[in-house]
Amino acid sequence: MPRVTSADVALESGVSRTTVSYVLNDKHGAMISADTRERVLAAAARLGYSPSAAARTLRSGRSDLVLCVLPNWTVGPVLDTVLDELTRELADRQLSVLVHHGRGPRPLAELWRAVTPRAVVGFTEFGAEDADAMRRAGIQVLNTSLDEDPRAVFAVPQTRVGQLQVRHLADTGHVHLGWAAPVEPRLADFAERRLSGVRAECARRGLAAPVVQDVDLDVASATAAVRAWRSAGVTAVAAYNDEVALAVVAGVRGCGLSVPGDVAVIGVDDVPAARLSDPALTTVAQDAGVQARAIATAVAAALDGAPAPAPERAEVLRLGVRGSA
Amino acid sequence: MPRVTSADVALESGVSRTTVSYVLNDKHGAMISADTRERVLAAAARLGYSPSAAARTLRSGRSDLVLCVLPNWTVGPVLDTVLDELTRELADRQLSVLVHHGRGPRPLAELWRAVTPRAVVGFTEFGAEDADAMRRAGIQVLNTSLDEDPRAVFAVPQTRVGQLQVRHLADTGHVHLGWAAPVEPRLADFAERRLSGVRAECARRGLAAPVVQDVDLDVASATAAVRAWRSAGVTAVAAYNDEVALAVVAGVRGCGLSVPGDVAVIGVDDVPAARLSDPALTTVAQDAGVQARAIATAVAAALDGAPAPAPERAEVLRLGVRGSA
DNA sequence: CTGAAAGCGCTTACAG
DNA sequence: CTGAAAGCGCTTACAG
Repeated sequence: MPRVTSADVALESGVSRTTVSYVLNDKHGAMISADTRERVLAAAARLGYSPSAAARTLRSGRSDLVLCVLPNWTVGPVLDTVLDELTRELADRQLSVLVHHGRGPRPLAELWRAVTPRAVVGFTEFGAEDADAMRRAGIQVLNTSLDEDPRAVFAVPQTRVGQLQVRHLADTGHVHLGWAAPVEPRLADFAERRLSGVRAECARRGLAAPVVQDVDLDVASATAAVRAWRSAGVTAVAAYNDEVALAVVAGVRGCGLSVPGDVAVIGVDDVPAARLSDPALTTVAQDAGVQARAIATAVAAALDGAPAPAPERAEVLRLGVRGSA
Repeated sequence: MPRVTSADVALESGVSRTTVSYVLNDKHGAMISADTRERVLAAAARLGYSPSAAARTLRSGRSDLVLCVLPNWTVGPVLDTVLDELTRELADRQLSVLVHHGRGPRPLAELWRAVTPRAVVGFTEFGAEDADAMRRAGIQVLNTSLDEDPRAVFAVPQTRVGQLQVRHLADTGHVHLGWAAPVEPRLADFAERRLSGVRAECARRGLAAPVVQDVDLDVASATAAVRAWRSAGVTAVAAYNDEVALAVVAGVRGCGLSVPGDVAVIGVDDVPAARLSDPALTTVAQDAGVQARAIATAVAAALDGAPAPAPERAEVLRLGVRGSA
């Protein structure tokens, strides 16, 4: 079945394509007779006409799309919420958000060329050549960064996450700290930042360097790690995130010990399960709403040609003290 | 800065736009002299040329995009994995997957018109008019459904999820069952199916109808629900999903009772936290990999004009028996 | 108030 | 082996 074009609508309603375009885009509204307008609208509906965005984009040189490029690992609840919020925020500005999962085998270039977005928001680092090529094509390129980076429009200070964990643990009297690393290699970038924050804060406070153990998401792995920490004199563990923290809690139990008496545990993210574990997990929460609004504001500013307002970066993080530490 | 076009490349390398197109698309490869080819490639690189997909799509009438439309609530780990896998699977066929979160305020029509995808995969029901309009525009429309639906390319049998939960609970001797409903209204569609499966299986086995309680993701709410179940004589609870199940476990603890001795609990999804809770959660796992491959196959088949092969639908579900029931 | 015409950037028969 | 030309569907000055 052939595509219905504006020419078909023009023919059907007995006017020119110009008039069809004017009516359908509400342009020069008053200058089209009500009668003509009716006729065009009716014809369009009858024919089931829908304009080709490819043609429209080609003509006008811009689309209404914002492309979010995600890292190649599973999103997780925080980023998930950020994307939902962002979609809502940008919809107010007539912009549609599209998300690409993982950079996969296909080069990023093919993707942004294929959608010609107004802006690309990177939740993962992409190459300088990619960024340059996009800018050359008139696309706004925004970066969300893992940490304080002057070029980033928004940064969750990952080192600060680690710092906050240590602060709480130290304030509650612990001096021998452990750090629970995730096994998934794709998390390495994040893990590194958080760990370096933990290290730095330990050093600043004159504590011993944290004892790092890999912790897989099962009881056996966690139990082994806890045994190792115990024999190193560790009394409190900061975990990469809540899931890992939950594993550590299970490991402590697996050793016949208890949280926080024998080993205190602190996570990151404040996932729903954190509230529900026994004991409830003390954790560093990230405010997804604040992140989403900051990014939305930055995107809007970039599109308006205005400089991005620097958001208060620290505000995103909040320590939630519960039973585990 | 003006866009670099193929005409610029042609000028720079002293050939026609035709030749540029042939070289860049590896068309008629052998028929272009190696020398010319070099020159064009060099010029393109020097100028930083990247073809306009809008023009290309307009010309050829097709893009390489597959659009996935998600429901307007947070994705969750299973769908998340499905999307990652799908992206990988379809990349092999030169297709890029784009995801739209939530249907939001902007009409779906604007979105698919703006990207002119080859196929749209709906993980949420969309209106018949939308579907028709897309088909008219030559887009393959695929539906993932909540349950057995002959028009859907893939269905996770949600009623079967409930059935499996009841089967296990009944087999382990329980006759008075409870069902833990999620509070989030946007989950209603899913919840309804799962509950109806639970109801049906209870009826089939001659058990009393399940006692339904709303359970929010906090201890207080869950504790109240558990109290209500206890006074109704319930000894086992099937939960909407693992998160709700974890809440129920916390609620049982909140009542000073124990799992599974006083109340058995079974969830759905097999999230990582399920393995780590105390006791570990018995749950109905959904195999995201199987789902992703089935959908990828269906998309590929639709694009080839072949009828979608009906996947074995039951295979996706697997009962994982652990400590909680 | 409405129409004829140009042009966005690309690809692909069709000629050489 | 390479080029001139048409056309994908749309919008928008520019004429009437």
